[in-house]
This record gives sequence, C-alpha cells and structure tokens, in this order.
Amino acid sequence: MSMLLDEKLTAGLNPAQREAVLHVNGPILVLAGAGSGKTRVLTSRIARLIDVEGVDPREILAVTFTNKAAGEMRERIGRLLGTAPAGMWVGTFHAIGARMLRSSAHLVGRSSSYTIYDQDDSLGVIKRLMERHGIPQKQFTPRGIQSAISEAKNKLISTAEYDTLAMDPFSKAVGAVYRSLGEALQLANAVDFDDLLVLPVRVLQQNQDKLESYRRRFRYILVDEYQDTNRAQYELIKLLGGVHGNVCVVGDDDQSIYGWRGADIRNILDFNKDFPEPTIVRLEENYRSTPQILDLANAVIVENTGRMGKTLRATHPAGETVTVVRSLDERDEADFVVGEMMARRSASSSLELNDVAVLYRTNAQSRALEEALRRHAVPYRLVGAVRFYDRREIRDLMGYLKLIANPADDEAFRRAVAVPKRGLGETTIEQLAEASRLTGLPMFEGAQNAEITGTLRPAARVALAEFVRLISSLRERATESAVDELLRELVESIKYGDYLRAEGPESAERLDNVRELMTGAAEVVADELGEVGLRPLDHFLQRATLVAGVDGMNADADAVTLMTLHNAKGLEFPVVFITGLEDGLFPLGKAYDDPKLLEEERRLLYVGITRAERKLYMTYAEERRRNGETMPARQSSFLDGISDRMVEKRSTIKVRSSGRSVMRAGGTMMGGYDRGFGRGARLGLDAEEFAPRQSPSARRPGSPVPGFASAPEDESQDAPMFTIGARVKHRKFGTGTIAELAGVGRDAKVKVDFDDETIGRKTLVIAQANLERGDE
DNA sequence: TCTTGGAATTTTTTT
DNA sequence: AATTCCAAGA
Repeated sequence: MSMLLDEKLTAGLNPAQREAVLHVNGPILVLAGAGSGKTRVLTSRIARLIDVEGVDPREILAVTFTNKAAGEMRERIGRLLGTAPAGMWVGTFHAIGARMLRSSAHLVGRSSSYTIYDQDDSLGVIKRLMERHGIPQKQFTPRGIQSAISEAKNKLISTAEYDTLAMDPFSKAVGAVYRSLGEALQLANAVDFDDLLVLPVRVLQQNQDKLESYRRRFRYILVDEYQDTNRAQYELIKLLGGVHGNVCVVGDDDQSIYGWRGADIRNILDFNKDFPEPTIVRLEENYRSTPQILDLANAVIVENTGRMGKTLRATHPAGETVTVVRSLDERDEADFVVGEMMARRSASSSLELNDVAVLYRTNAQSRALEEALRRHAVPYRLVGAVRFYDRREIRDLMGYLKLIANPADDEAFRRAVAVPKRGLGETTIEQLAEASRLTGLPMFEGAQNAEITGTLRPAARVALAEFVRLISSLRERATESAVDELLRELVESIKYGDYLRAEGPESAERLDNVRELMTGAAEVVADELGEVGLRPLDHFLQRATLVAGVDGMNADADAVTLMTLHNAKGLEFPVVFITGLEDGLFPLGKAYDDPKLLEEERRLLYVGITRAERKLYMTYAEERRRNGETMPARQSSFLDGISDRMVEKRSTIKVRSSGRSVMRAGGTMMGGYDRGFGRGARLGLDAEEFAPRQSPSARRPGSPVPGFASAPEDESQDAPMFTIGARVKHRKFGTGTIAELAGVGRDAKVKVDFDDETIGRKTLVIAQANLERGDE
C-alpha cells in the first residue's frame, strides 16, 4: 500500500522535484522558481513523510503564507492520503504563533483569552500614548512611530535594547512609546500582530521545558515562501528545528517582495549557517507560463544584482506575444482592459471570468477599473482593499465581541461604549481612562467600581451601569452559546439595526454585512471544532483578525479578480493584466532614491508577470489622477528595458478622427456604445483599429501640461508671488518658506517648511490657507 | 454630549 | 475624491 502511494507521489516528477520529495532527514533548501510545481512538491513530501516514512501528522509543522494556502495544503494532503492529516499544524506564522501563545499566555503576562489588536487598534493606543508622553503628532506621525516599533519587534529588538540604541529625538520618542505600548498591551490582556511572533519566541527562549516539548513534538518543519520571513520568524524556526535540523524551506529570492515588512533575504542566503550542510534543490522548470511570458520575466529580473541566479525554463509550447498598451488615462486604461477581456471571451468560449486577473501596484487604482467593469456589467471580485472586517459596522460589533471575550481590552471597550450613542462621551471615557491609569485596572473594571464611577455625572453613571450589565450578561452566554447566536443577541439588545437605519441610505448594505458576519460566525463554529478547549468566541475573533485579503476569495462565482501585485503572490491566471506601469507609480517614486527598493519593485513586477499562464498585458497611461489631481505620466522605466522583439505594442489612441479619443476631447463619454456593449457585442477595440505606435509627445488638444508654471497670466492675477523660497505667514503655523508648488488654479497647493520645527513641512491649499506675505 | 461644516491631509505594499 | 481632524455651536 505504502509503496504504491510512494510511486503515485513521485510519478511524473522531474529529477529535482523528486529529490525534494524523497528527502527525509536534515535541512533542505528548495529554491523554487515561479510555477515550478512547488506546492505539489510540498504536499507530496508531507504525504510521503506520513504514509511512507511513518511520521505522525502531529509531528509536522507547516508554515504557509496565507490561511487560504494552509487550507488548501491540508486539503490536498488529505486527498493524497485518503484521510485528513489529523493533528498536523498548518498555518501562517501569525496563526501558529497565536496558537502557541494560547497555551503559554500566562508566561508573558496574558491569559488564554487574550485578544489581538489589529493595526487600527494599536494605532489608537499609540496616539494616546504619544499624547501622554507629550510627543507632538505634528513632528512624528503616529504611523511613523508605529512602523518603527513594528520594525524593532520584527528584528527582535527589546525595549531595553532599543533605548540604549536611541540617540536621535525620533528614536527616543519611539523608545518611550515602544515601552509603554508593551505595558498597555499587557494590561489589556492583548497582543499586536508582531507580538504573535515575538512573544512565542520569548516563551521558547525563556522556558526550557516549553522549548523541549515543542522540539519533541515537531520533528518535521516546513516553511513556504521562505524568502519573505523576517528575523522573528526565522528565530522561531531556528528554536524549534535547530537541533534535529529536519527543516525544509521553500523559497525564491526573486520573489521577495516584503522587505518593507522586515523580511530579510539573508534568511535564505544564510540558511546554511544555522542549518549546516543543507541539501539544496533548484526547481527551474516552469509548468505554468508560455515561453514568451517567461522570456520577459527573465529579462526583467536579470537587471537585479545580488541574486542567487536562476533562469526559468519553459515546458509549455509557444503561445501569444505579450502586449504592452499605451492609454490616455486611468479611465481609458480601464476601458481597454474590460474591452479586451470581453473581446477575448467572445473569441474563445472557454475563457471564464475566473481566468482573468487585473493587477496593480496600489489599491487606489482599483477604482477606475471597478467603474469600468460595472459600466459594462462584468462581475468582479476585489481582493484586499477594504477588508470585510475593516468596515465600520463590522468593527463596531467586533468591538463588542472582543470586550465580551476579554474584559481587559480597553480598545474594545472604547469602541463598544461609543456606539450606539448612549450619552457616554469623551469626558466620561477619559475619566475612566485616567482612573485605569492610576489603579492599573482595565477600564471595564473601573466602570464596575463604585469608587471610580462615584465621581461621574449621575446620568453618565446610570448609562455606564446599563452598559456594564449588558456586557456582563452577554459574557455569561458566551461560554455556552455559539458565536452567531451571541451576535444575534448582541445586535438585538443594542438595537443595532435601528441604529444603522437611522444612519442613512447605506444602511441596507451595512445590514447585509452584519448578516454576513453572522453567517461567517456560524461557519467558523462548524469547521473548527474544538481546539485546545478554547471558547468558540476566542477562535472566531482570532480568525477574524488574522484573515488576509485572499483568504476570503471564493471561486464559486464567475468573476474577474482585481488585486494588488502583493496579493497575487502564489496565484496564477490564464490571462493577466498588469496596469499602471508608469514611472512614480510602478516603480513608486520613493524607490528611485534607493537601489534596494527599486530592486524590490522589480521583483514585484517579476511576480506579476509570472502569474500569467497564457496571455499577459502590461498597460500604462499618459496621465493619471492621483490624490485628487491629474498628473502627467510616462511609461515605467521597467518597460524601457524591454526589447521591442519581446512584446507587441498597442495604443488605445486612434489615428482616425472618429471614435473614443475624439468623444473624450469633446467631453461626452456616452456615445451609443455603452448600451450596445455587453453581451457578445464587440467593443471597437480590435487590434487593427489601433495605431501601432504613436509619437509619445502627441497630446490631446487643449490639455495642459501640469507641473510647469506655464500660465504666467494666472499667477499675476491670483497668486501674488508664491514662488519657491518665498517667505509666507500662516495664521496658525506662523512663518515659513515655500518649498514646493503644485497644482493649478483652485487646486494650487504649496508645501511650506515652517520655522517652528514641531510643525515642520505642511501642504496647504493656497485658495484656503489664507497665506500672507511673510517677513523678510 | 453630540452635531456641524470647513479645513487639512492623504496613498505603498499586509499578517 | 474621500476620509479624518478640529473648532465652534446646539
């Protein structure tokens, strides 16, 4: 039986894949190029360990990049074995960390019902702490402080270490907030995202018995997307697997795109330091894409220095040429994308919308695409962007649930107590917060303490008592009822439906979301029966906080997928559009200062290109609206490096005088085509209608060239001498020097460096800021 | 305490 | 363009 499975598992593998699958003990590094069958290798390897090598699934720990990938891996292994690999741990680093922490919470000053603060929660805490420390938010942004702390945590730098290293004012501010954030989180029986990695590491470092027991348990460890691990994650793996060394890591240095999140490619390069003499396997045969797509990918990535070096080899026969498309602006680009996919669909009946993905660098770019898709009645799914759990109504209810699960969660307390309005405003809340600071007790406990509430206004005291009663009664039910029932009861007792309806016209959609939340809650209970004796509520909350964008992506509906390039990692689609290939957008402007960043952007493009199986489009626009103003654009420098022989170039701009571009210039978008288009009718976007190539300097008549102060007549009228270097005075910010000018007319803006250093540089709208001429 | 309207600020990517 | 921030008023 086993031998049969062994053969089944390795049948059809190439030699490199086979080597990785058959490897059993000792460290192994699999350098897996895009589309090289890495998932198959991982799942076959695990199935083989269990079935052929007799490893108990409980002894296996597998780390994936998303929860979705974890689910798929478990499922595929189950299918190979014919039975689910019960007891195997599969999940993201964060989910695994959370799980470890549940049973060791007491070792880091938490209880097992701790809650997880998402970024918004922590940001709120950080803002308040900055205030308390007297750090002006004008000078250092809360976000800046937050990311500095996150960076420190991901590098496993403790508060004490940070303090000794902090020399400049910014680091000193960060150090102070870092320290008190830790205290605040502990007091709230909460952890942030980074703590899910840092705290388990600390537990293992400081508790020999825990370390031993986990080491004994996890005899085989696998890590996918290894190039995107950071220091803390690496340390976790080293602690768990460093002794037996049965660690299999799979990654691709060319696909490392999370450097900004602390991922460190050195983890791949230095793997052999902590895991000596690893077997190294390279998977370079690509089973996904056409040679055209792969040639392009190789040509792009070869520009990077410091690679381990790898060239994807195609196994598929030649296919279509990659297409590069120039368009007028983001609307025009979106129209092209939609028109083209519809044209392809009517040409080939087998192409489903599910087969198509549209990728972009920033979430903001989805808007124009969504509008175009809606206009043409093409169903789409948007991955990431505004996550379900980030919606206001969901956040409100999650606040309640968190407070029910964890009475010490002050952030949840603040959210829950504020919505719906119950006559408890800032004053009352701050009084409670102050009391909590003095007594060291969570706010919810303060709210139950007569000595503290005694000083409040009588009206507030009554409202607060009512709130406490509500939460306490729901908390009692939380132990026995399922989460969806609990939610129903909650919504009922706070009359949340009425509250939403009073809000206005969007209430219907919000109510739908609330219902969806309940459905989701019911499902979690159904599919995650009993893990380590936690309440269903704790499970639900953990899952809800750790979901990734792609996790909720269900393929049942036939729809086009829209997402960022980052979210596309690990996915594949027959037809892929990469949009917005413009300088300053992709690569982002920031990346030009730093070759490392530029290389990471290039890897991101590489990831995008290698998502495509059969047909790839890359598009750019000549101007694009960004932050409310239209900016001229030019094609990405990444496209400059691509030889004309590798791609076919097209333009949406017509030569003939009939058609879109003229309609646009005339200001009327709505020709007759909008209605006629849709089911099978072809939009006039056939290749022969495009000018093969047009001089890039061709512009629509009358379009201004922003960025150049081309209108001296404007300046002389409205703007008395706003020039770079001019001195100005603002009624609130005082005097300063103009550093930059942008925009035209009503939208004209200035960036001013104010003399007061705590204010620093500000962007002001000239028409509104009421600037006066400054001193000499 | 809560509502309001105007002003300022914002966009890089995510577990 | 859309959200968030803030001060003043109800």
